[in-house]
Amino acid sequence: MEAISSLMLQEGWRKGPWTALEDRLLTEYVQQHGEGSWNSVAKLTGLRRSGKSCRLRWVNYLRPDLKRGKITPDEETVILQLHAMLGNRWSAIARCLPGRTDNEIKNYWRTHFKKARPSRRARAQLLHQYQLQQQEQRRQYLQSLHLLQQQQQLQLLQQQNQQLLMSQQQSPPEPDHQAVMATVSNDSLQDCSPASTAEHCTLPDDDDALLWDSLWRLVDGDGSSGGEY
DNA sequence: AATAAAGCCAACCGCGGTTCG
DNA sequence: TCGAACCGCGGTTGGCTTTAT
Repeated sequence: MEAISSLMLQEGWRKGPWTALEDRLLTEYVQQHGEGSWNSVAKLTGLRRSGKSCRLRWVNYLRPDLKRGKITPDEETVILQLHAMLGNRWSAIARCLPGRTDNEIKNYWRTHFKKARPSRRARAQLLHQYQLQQQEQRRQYLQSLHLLQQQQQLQLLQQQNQQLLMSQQQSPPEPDHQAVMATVSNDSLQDCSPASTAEHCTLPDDDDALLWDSLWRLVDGDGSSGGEY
């Protein structure tokens, strides 16, 4: 029974901008009962708003200790410093700025300091640029790996040839020079060609967040990206 | 003057932590 | 101990206002 009436209430919740009457009802409720028990606001005042909505309205708009007006340069400095230390912990930042809400600070940060998301076209260009750079880095890495392997195999061959010569001086020669050469198979090198490996190294399309995070670091060139998107 | 783009902010949503019966 | 209710937080959205073309 309780569940049913609760469900009916939920279906009747009002959403969207608050009216002056709703503000007044909520303010009166808080004056009488104090903050908290937000879910009982609807029951006691007849306000058709969820507890969550009531709390948000009170905290962000109706609270008497709220400071109205623009963020001052001093406050901006505090926001910047605290954000550098705390990251996106808006409520923690807001506690250090009396009269300002987490929502207000969050909005201020996003409009003033957050990197603007580039257009679709610009993003595509950046992505292409990023992929080309990744490909080139892999190519250079594999090339150096290839050279290293060749040097090692050359050394091995030289050692084996020396051993062979020494043993030939001591005993009759055996026809396994070719067998030694065969141990140096090109197969072991084939997979290292840049063209073939580039395919295996392509980035997963769905790992967008990670990709963009890397991309911003690349574009910024400082690695200090917040990676917020 | 019209309209598209950007700025701004209030409000909503989803999730995780805490409290309580 | 467990599950439901409550609360708070950060991220996102929608719509109004302002600015640029």
